[in-house]
Amino acid sequence: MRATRFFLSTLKEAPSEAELISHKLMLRAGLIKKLGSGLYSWMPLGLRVLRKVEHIVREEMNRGGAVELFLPAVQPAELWQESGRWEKFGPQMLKIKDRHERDFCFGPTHEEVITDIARREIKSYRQLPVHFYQIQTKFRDEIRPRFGVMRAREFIMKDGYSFHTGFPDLQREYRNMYDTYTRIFQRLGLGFRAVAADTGAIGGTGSHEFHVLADSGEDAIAFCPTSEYAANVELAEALAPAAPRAAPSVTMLKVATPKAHTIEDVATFLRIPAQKIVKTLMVITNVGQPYLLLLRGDHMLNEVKAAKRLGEFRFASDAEVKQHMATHPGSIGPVAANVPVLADRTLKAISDFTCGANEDDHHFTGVSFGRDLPEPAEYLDLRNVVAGDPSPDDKGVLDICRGIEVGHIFQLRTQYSEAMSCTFLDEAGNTRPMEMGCYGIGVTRIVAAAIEQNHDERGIVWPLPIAPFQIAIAPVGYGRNADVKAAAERLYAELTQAGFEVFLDDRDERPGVMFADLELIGIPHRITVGDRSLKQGQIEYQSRQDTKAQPVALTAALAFLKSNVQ
RNA sequence: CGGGGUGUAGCUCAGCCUGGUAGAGUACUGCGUUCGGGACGCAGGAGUCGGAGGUUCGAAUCCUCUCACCCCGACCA
Repeated sequence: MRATRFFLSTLKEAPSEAELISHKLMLRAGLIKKLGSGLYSWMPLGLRVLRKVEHIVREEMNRGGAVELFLPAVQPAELWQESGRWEKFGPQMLKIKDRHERDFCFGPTHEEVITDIARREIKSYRQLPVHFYQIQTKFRDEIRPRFGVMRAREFIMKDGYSFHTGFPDLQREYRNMYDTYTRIFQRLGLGFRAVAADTGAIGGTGSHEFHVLADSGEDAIAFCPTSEYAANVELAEALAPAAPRAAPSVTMLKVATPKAHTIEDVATFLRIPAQKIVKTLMVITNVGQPYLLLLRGDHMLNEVKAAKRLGEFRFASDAEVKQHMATHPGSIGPVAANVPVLADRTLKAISDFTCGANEDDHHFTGVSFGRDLPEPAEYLDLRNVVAGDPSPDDKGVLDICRGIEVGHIFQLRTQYSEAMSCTFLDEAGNTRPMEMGCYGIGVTRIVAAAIEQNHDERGIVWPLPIAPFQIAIAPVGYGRNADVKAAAERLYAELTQAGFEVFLDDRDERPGVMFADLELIGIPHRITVGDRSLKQGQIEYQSRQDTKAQPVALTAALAFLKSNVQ
């Protein structure tokens, strides 16, 4: 491709809306243009990357035995009403009406449509198993789209759905997809980790997420450096404390803590560590039942874990806290509370703690369960694990890193097939619901994640498998030096002929401009053709990761690139 | 949903407080000089100052409404 025939739209300065480095670089390199909140146009350069990602995903899915199809983006409401998700999916689903006032949605996912196909098309165990997948545009009306295509409303996803006669075969396919995904992310050239995951709103049992590791990732991953254990923090179990509780050693006292309303305030004011404070959160379930949740001061509530016990819940408003506890949220505590109390099980091992006194600007110190207040109704795992916690597999100590979720595989079991009567006849002639698996990859998100993981101060550093071009040729003096032009053209023809994807910068720009652009857009290999080295029969080669160029004989250039570009 | 902020040229922003007829850098066009890390000079094109209404002789600037976008929060005990 020639620069003069292509379309580059690089920017020196990033638009002010971009915060995340990958978002800035995607805008500066001209990969994408924003159309509206969470809506992006893919420019020619970005599209080349996107297509490469799609290609790798497609090849490996096919290799794994899945078959591609293509489903409508717009889906009738009836299917979603049948599965019960028309209401349940909530405001994330973009609902639309046609001219006859009939309800549709722009598909946020495709379980309903694929299950409908399966139940119409598959009648016999002889047709199973089958795994359908597609690469499709989805729309999810995010509360707050951000980070460019990382969390956009419209995005491209590879979604696959498998159908089986029984659970063992679903498990086989699940492992097959685990391996397929591993191959996909390896081929994409990304640093990633597969982690055990919560199944979230889509439902089902077994589930793994695939994360591209990056400090800016939105998800926290708990992993054990000395074992295989890795899980999303949402799921990672905080083990019950091993040590028994020490006997109370001090008596309970009410102390004034003026204006100290956070754990940090109280810890600073009373000069005690946050571990000696118990924080009290008030939540309301969706049936209106209030609960107090107790956590050690330095721990964070894990809402996924809490929801397993409470069902859907929300935090109480200040007014509700006042109504039940007679004080504001910053001073509530479990002593003499008339609301049911659930405690994180870390508190089983704590005595002599500090907590809110249910009186404005006061806390109790020296509090112990069993003496100053009853034991909580239940001790549960309610908190996020933190670095240093024992690994749930008991083979070491957890550490925390951050990741960008780019893939997710689920065992859906029969949740959808039962709701939508997706059945088949087994060998004995019995009607049985199909076992289902579901497998997703965020194709557009992968592009952003790849940049997040591979960039430097000059721009993007594409992994070769997804680079928009493999080799850039930068002729210095293209328009005024016939030898340079001829050599660059010859090289361009030769390398293209050899099967490389070559970008010839024939814009006749000054070298600084060319180098800056080529580095910003991240082409992995660069050849500079200039008068100086050409006189000695040489060109210069520099990889995107090198700090300086090396001379290569013009006659040896093709062979050199053949052995270096891989 | 709550809080904060921003809308002025393709991009980055100044001007607004204190009302007086639209600016800079960059990008773009032309000419010339330059030519191995985002060149320089001269000339030029480009903005309904997000939109509507109001106050005023006069509004980018003040007031009201509205739209869009961005950031933070939704873990506060």
